[in-house]
Amino acid sequence: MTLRQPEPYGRPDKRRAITQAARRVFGRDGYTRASMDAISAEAGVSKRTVYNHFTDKEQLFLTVALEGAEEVTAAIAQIMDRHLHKIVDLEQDLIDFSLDRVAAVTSFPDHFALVRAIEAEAAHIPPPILKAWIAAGPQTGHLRLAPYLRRIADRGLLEIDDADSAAAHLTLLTITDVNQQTFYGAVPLPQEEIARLVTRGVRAFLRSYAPTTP
Amino acid sequence: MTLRQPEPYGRPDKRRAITQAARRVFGRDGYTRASMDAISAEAGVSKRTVYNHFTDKEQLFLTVALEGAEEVTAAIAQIMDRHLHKIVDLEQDLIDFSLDRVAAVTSFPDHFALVRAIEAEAAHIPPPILKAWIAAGPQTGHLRLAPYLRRIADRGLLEIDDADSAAAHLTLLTITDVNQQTFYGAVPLPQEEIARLVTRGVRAFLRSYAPTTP
DNA sequence: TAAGTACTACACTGATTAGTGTACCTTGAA
DNA sequence: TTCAAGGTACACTAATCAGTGTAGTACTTA
Repeated sequence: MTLRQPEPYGRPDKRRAITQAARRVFGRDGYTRASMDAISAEAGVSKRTVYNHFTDKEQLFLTVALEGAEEVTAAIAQIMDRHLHKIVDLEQDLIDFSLDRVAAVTSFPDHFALVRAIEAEAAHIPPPILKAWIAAGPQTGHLRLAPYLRRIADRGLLEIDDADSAAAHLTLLTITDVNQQTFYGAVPLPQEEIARLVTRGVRAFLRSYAPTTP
Repeated sequence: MTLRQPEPYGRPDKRRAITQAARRVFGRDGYTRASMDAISAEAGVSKRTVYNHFTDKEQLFLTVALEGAEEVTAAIAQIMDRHLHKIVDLEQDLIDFSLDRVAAVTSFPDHFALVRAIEAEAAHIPPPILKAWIAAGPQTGHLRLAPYLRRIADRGLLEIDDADSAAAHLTLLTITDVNQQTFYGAVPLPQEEIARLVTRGVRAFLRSYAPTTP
């Protein structure tokens, strides 16, 4: 099994229609429940065309997962830049950043439904593929956040020993908390409750990483 | 669909064999992949007997999930009592507590594999049932931890405003961090790495909730 | 016009699976 | 001994689904 179909094949619009549909259906139904018939129907494409573009159900799933991860990573990178480039009020900026980051989950519902599916399938996914997925998605999140925190710390607004840990902790205290409670958006949570969780998470983070002003 | 089979039916040893086997098979294969034939075979029981005890695949799954959650909750309660009743060295005690709590995940591999399955199915599980699951499992974890932290704070070893938040944060910074990286134990992580994650999580928690000693 | 590429419609295979029906066996209590 | 509850073995239905094969169509390029 290869990670990606290397040579381009077929009409790009068809390929796109297939991956879009696959994302929706995989997300809605999960890997096993999702049927190739449903995907081809949703894509408005013959089932044969699906199999001409992708050798396998498995390969289609992984392609969609990795491409989606890249899209989301790009979106999150933008959010980081928007909120963490110029810091005005650190607490408020971190809260706004985290709220936007949480909102990204709901604005890519298909992808994050798919993330749930991957986590469920973790034990059935070959380790190298799983590694590729982690590298493309979750990990890059931390890796990109860390330098921002480092820079903020260099300006004396935070006291950070290990920027990677700090990035992980900020993520855990905000996004992960919300994601756990909403099952990645599957269970709705009122916006004010989300804001409450994020705010208390950011405050805890700041208490932990604020510079000791003597 | 009812939450539990109310009236007892059949020989308890058979019922037990079925739920044990179901836990293993659901955990190993996930809900959809797991077949009732496989479960009955694993239980050493006729398939008909399975259907005499449980009306449905779905009902069997939910029964197993809820019963497992209760077992794990009981085990975690013991761990809390062991480590958080008498505090000697707060940091060390919290680290030991968290490591034991992480170890509980690996010592109930079938159940936590099943937890992954539930999280994947979250969108397909009727909300009241999902609520029952959350109440039986994850939530009780926080609810039970909070009073311990409250008591420690009352002794002046922590400065806690909202004990529930503090419990959530401690959990996030330790167990959740490890669980995310290991996919609930599906991907192995060396013990020393686990210890590193937990230690840095506890330290961050303490920096955040340590009393300000003027 | 000829050839090649991509897509479609559709039938089909082979395998798996949830759930049922039934006839028969085992065991313990009355 | 009799009876009834619970278990077993096994055959069976109806449905679903991954993946293939094929004959034909549309569009592009030489």
